[in-house]
Amino acid sequence: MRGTTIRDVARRAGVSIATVSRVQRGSAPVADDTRDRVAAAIEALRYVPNRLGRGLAERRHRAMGIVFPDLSGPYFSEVIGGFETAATDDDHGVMVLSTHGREAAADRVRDLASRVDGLLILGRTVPDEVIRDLHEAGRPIVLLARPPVGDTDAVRAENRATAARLALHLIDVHGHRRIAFLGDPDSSPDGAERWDGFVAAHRSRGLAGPDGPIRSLYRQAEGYAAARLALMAVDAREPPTALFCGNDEIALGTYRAATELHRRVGHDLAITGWDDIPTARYLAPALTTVRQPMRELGLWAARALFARIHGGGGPPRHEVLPTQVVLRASCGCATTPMQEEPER
Amino acid sequence: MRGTTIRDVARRAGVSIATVSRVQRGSAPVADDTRDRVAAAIEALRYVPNRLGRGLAERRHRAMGIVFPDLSGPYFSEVIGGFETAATDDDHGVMVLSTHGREAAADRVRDLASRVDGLLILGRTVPDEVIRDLHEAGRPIVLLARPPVGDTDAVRAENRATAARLALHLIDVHGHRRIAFLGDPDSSPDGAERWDGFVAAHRSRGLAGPDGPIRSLYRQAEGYAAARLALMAVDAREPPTALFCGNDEIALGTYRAATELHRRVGHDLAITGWDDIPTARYLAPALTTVRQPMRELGLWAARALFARIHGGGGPPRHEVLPTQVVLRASCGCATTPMQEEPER
DNA sequence: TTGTAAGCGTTATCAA
DNA sequence: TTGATAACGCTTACAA
Repeated sequence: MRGTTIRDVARRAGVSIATVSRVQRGSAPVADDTRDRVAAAIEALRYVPNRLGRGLAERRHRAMGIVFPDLSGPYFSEVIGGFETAATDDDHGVMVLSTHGREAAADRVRDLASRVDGLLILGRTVPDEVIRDLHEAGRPIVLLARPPVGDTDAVRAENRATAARLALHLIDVHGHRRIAFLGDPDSSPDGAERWDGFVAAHRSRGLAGPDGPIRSLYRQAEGYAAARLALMAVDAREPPTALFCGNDEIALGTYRAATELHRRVGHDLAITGWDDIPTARYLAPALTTVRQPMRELGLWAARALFARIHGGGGPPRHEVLPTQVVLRASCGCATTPMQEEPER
Repeated sequence: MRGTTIRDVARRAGVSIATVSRVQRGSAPVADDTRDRVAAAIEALRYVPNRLGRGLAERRHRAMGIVFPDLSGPYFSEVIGGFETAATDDDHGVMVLSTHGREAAADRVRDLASRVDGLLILGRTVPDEVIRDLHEAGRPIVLLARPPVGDTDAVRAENRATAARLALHLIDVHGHRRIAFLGDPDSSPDGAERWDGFVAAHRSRGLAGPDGPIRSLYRQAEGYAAARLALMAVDAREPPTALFCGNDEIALGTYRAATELHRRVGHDLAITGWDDIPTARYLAPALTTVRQPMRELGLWAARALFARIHGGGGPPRHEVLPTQVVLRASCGCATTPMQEEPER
C-alpha cells in the first residue's frame, strides 16, 4: 500500500529497475517503446520515487536549512521567503528551525545540519563554536546579518553609512539637536552598526555625543516602553525632539507612546525606523525609515549555498547589500501621496 | 572526509556495526565496557548518523511539511511557529513550502509529500484533487482554515458566530446602520464565514441586508484602496459609518484612507479588524478586532499529524478553536490603557 | 539499448 | 551480550 517502489514499476513494465530509473530521470537513452511502457507503468501505479533511497544513492538531501531566532515580525518572514523561493526554484526543500532562545538550540542546529546539504544561519542564533565545527566538517554554511566565523560566507545589509545619513537628515534638514536612539547595540551586529553610524553623524557635526542608547528589544512593546521613558524626561534634561529607532517595530511602539503623551509625530516629535516593513507607509503619519533588501538577502544566501554545494570550494564570499533611506512624514518631511509610493 | 559512517566507528571500537547502532540509540543492552569503547569512538570521530540511511531503514523521515500561500503577514508566521514548536519538540524536522499562487504548486506539494511523514495544508493552497490523492495514498494530512476533503482531519478557528457578535456590537452598542464589509468571501472559507456572520447579524435585527462586500485582498494596500472606494461614496448613497474588515491588515490600510479623507477613527468612523496581530493594539486608536488562537492552530495540527503517524487510523478529527472579540477604541469604545492589555 | 549488481548508511532479525 | 547479514529504495558503473 504505502510505497510502490521502483521494483513494482519494473515488474509491471517488464524491464529492469535500472531502466525505470533511466526513464524516470532521463539520465540515459532509452528506446522509445520501452520508455512508453515504463511511463505507462509509472502513471498507472502513481509511482513517486522514495527520497530517502534516492538521497542515499546520490549522497545528498536536495534540501537546505535555515536557522532564525523567531518567526515573528516581517523581517524574518521576508528573508525566509526569499530563501525559500530560490531554494524551491532549484528543486530543493527547505527545512526551518526557530531557536527562539531555547537552550537546546545547539543540538537542534546540529540535527538540522544532518538533514540538509547547506545551512543559512541568521543573526545571533547559534554559538560561534557550533558554526565553526560545522564549517570545519565541510558543511556549506552562509551567515546572514552576522559577522563571518573564520572563513565562512556571509551576507548582510549596509548599516553604518545609512544610519549616519539618516541621522544627518534629522540634524541638518530638520535641525534636531536632542535625538534619542532606541534599540540595543549589544544584541546584534546590525544594531551595533546602526548605533555607530548614529554616533558618527553627531561627531561629524561637532555635536555633543548623543546620550547612550535607550535599551529596547526590537519589538513594539519594548519600543513603547522605551519611548515613554525617553519622552517623560524624568531627570532635569529636556526630552528629545526626535527618536531614532533601531527598527520599525520599535518605531511602531513609539507612535502609541507619542500619542499618549500628546506629542504630534512629524510636528513636535520626529520618529524614524528601520526595515521599511509593509506597515510603515500606512501609518499616520507615514514612517521615515530605511529600506533593507530583505528578500534579496535570502536570495543571495540561497545562491551562495548552491555555489558551495555544487561548485565546492573557493575563497569566502562576503556580500554587503545596499540600503536606502526612505523619507516620509514622520521625520517632518512633506507627506508623500500614497500614489507615489512604489509598489512592493 | 565528509561522512564518518557507522563502519568507521565500529572498526575503531573493535565491534560490529550492530553494536554501534545499539549504543547509539540505546535500543538493546550492551556491556558497560563495550559501551564505553563505542562511546569513545563516537566522540573521537564526531560521528553523527546519516539521516538518509537511518530514515531508509526506519521507513520514516522524522519530518513534517507545511504548505502555505505566502509567508507575509503575522497570521501565517504564528501558525507556522506553533507548528514548528510542536514538531521540533517531538524531534521532527519541518519543511516549508510557499505556493504564492505559483502554477507548479501541485507538483511541488507532491514533491514535499515525498519528503515528510505528514503534511499540514493551509487554506486554499492546494487543489482538492491533490489532497484527495495524497490522502488516499495513506499520507497523513491535516487541513487548516479549510473544509475537510473527504475524511481528512481539519482544524480551524470559529468565524461565523464571532463575526455576528462583532457586527451586533457595532449595531446595538454604537448604533451603526451603514456598515461596509471589506474583504473577499470567495477567496477563503474564513472570509466566507465572516461574511455570513456579518449578514446574519443584520438579519437578526431586521435591518436591510448590508451592501455586498467591497472586494479586497487581505493586505494593507488593498484595504486602503477598498476603504477609499467605500468612503468616497461615488454614488448617491451616504458613505458607511463603520468598516468591518476581513482582517487586521485590511484594517491597517483603512486607517490611512480614513486619515486622508478626514474621518476620525473611533469618532465618526468605526473600524474593526480580525486576527489581533501584534500591531493592532499599538495603533492610534487601538484596533477593535477578533483574536484567533493562531499558534494553537499550528500546535493542534502538529499533534493531529503525530497521532496519525504513530497511532494510525481512526475516524477523522475536526476541531474548531474558539475566537474572541477584543474591544478597543477604533469601534468607538473607551480607550483601554496600554497597561491593561494582557501580555502576549 | 538494456540488465546485473555493487554500493549508499542505517536498523533489525537471527544465531551464536 | 555480540556479530552476520538481510532489508530499506534508489543510482550508476560495468557488461552484455
